[in-house]
Amino acid sequence: MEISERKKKILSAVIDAYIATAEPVGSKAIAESGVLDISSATIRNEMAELTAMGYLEQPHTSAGRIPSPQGYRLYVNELMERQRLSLDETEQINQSMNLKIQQLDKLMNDVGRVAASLTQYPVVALAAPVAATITRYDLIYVDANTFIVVVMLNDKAVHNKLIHLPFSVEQSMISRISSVFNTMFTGITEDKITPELIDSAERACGDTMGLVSVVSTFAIETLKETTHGEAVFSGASHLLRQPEFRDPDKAHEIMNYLSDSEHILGLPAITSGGDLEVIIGPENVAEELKDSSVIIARYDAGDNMQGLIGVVGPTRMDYSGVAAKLSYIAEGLSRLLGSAAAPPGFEKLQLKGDEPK
Amino acid sequence: MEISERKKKILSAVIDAYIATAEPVGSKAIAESGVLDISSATIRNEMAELTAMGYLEQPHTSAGRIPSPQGYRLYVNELMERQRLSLDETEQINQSMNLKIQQLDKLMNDVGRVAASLTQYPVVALAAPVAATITRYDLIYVDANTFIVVVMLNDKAVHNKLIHLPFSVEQSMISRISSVFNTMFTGITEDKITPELIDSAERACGDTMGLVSVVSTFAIETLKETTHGEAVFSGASHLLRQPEFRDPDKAHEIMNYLSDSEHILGLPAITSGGDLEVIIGPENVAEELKDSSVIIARYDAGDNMQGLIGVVGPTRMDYSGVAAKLSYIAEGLSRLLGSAAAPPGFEKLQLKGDEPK
DNA sequence: ATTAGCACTCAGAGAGCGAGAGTGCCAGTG
DNA sequence: CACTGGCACTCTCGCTCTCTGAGTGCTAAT
Repeated sequence: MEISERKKKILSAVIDAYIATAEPVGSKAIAESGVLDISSATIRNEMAELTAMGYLEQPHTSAGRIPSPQGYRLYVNELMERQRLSLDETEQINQSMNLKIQQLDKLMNDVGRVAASLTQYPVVALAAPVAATITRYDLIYVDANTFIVVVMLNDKAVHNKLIHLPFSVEQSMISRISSVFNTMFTGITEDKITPELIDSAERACGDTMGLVSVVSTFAIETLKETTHGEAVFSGASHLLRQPEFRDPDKAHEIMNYLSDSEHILGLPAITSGGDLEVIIGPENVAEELKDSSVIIARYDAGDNMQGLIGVVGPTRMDYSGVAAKLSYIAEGLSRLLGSAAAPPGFEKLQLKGDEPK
Repeated sequence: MEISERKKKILSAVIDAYIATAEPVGSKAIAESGVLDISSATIRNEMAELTAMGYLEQPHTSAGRIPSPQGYRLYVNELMERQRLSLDETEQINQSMNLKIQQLDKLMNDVGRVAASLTQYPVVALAAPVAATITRYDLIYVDANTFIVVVMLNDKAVHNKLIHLPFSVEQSMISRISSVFNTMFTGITEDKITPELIDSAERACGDTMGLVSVVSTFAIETLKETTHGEAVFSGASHLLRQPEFRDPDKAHEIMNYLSDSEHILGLPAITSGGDLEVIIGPENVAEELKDSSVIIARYDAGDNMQGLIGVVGPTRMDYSGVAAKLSYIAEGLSRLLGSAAAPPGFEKLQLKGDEPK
């Protein structure tokens, strides 16, 4: 059966009301809301049909209706009004982003926190796995037993590590190693750093003390970490405010699930690749999320890298509000990090006269 | 009235039982537990006196007793047996620590996670505020518009930042700035980096483009961050398994409180400085923690710096078990980071022959 | 096609009741 | 005199029962 325009309006009204109150919605409430000028009896009939069609559900005979996953799906795809953020809200987001995002390596953490406090839902954020490579090595000689390795990745993140040796090395050796790494170890992914490569690098710089091995281990670790992506989970406490998670066991289960970064890292696999995606209740593959919805926004992190930021909530979630906020945040991140934009650091350049403090 | 040896034994038994079951403890249960060879009636009398003395409380007339904060205090100070960890447990802790602790800047995060999963309670971890200074600057010239600033702090952490310029600079300028910073900006705390100092540094290197300002801003930011300390909160979900936090509102309140790093950073102020400290329920100054206990262990992070790691739970908490685990973790951290120990990086040195992968 | 009216259903709140755990006290005992 | 057994008393918890009211589905009228 084709779904009439009026049915859509009713479905929409039911969902809006249910999102707001978390209680089953009755025909009378819809009639009185004034969106449609028809009596409650007519609405009752329409609702009965919507139920038969699978868009609504009835917790029990004498209760109102609640939307089914299929109902939410229709709502998200067609009915939901693309909510516009108020000027206040965009301003607030901009501010938090500027304020919080200081260092790139803590970006995920901060983005998660900002998004959680804005949406009032728990948030997972991750940098999607990519084939990371190192574009540049610098070895800084500190003293005879100490040097710092600084590497720059293709995503422009800079990592470093202080290395202490149980023996002393000459500065010339350090710079020899540095140049060898810059020619032999740049632009390759982690799996390309083979023992053979390390061997030949050792021969190339005449290293018999395992220095090459130390540096390459750090390179491998760094690449591995970036390649796997990093996942964070923020704002767990917001979950407890949702009526559907007042059962501590339920809340515990889902929090536990989301705390495990393994699970979050698997998230990209289930997204189709769109900029904004909504996964409703049972559409989730994970058993633990069958009663929850996830809204995922994708952002461009430059150099073909993508990040994901997702909001988790009950199926009765403020889809339109969250979608709007999430899109805005993702856009902001893309602007900040994306390939088209200036690299990080640029926008925080303080020229003379701007008083730091 | 002086508290007799027998009363102490009874109190101890009550607390042990209450910690295990979370239910009020009756005289019969104590009598049957067999720790004392006296009848339940005698125990009843003793318990009545313990109640009068303020060590026990009665939820209502016909229920068993639960320990009062004062009772817990006595228990923690005198009665509690210093639990020893099994070999299995220490092994497990060692493993997780070695496995997880890769990079110093993510240390807090990882330590928190490990401790939370070991104790099965939520954990807060923080690096205590200290007067951080920078001991060394390195500026790496990448291209005409780009350079990397690498700074090493007195706690041996290394931070870096990639800086892009809207104009080009010469390599010689970069190295000039580097040497100026290494002479003028090392060994001083954040508040000593004044506009005047920056001015004179600019004159010293002939910088008219605000480069000095960019670098000093980064220095100030880094120092501020380290000086303030960093706080993390892990394992929130464990809270929900405690019967006393099955009320979602309560759980939400405390999670919220602990999520705010401001609150955690205030924690050191209330500790007296011992290695291990137990703060019981109402002894907490924060209203939100009046029903919870906190066990805090201090560890040496080298260079007069101290870190704190704390476990939060209901007043009915497994004090002895948590204390033992926490002490062990703190000791491990002290060994890893402490002034006496080799600096980080050392223990992960892989000499030739250790196959990376 | 829509609406007003009405009988019917059923979850949830509240009252009432009984069981059981635990207490306090007293009188008896070694 | 310290301890114990016994007993009456108290109070929470869980149970059932009832009642209320929101909401439905159907029917007859417009």
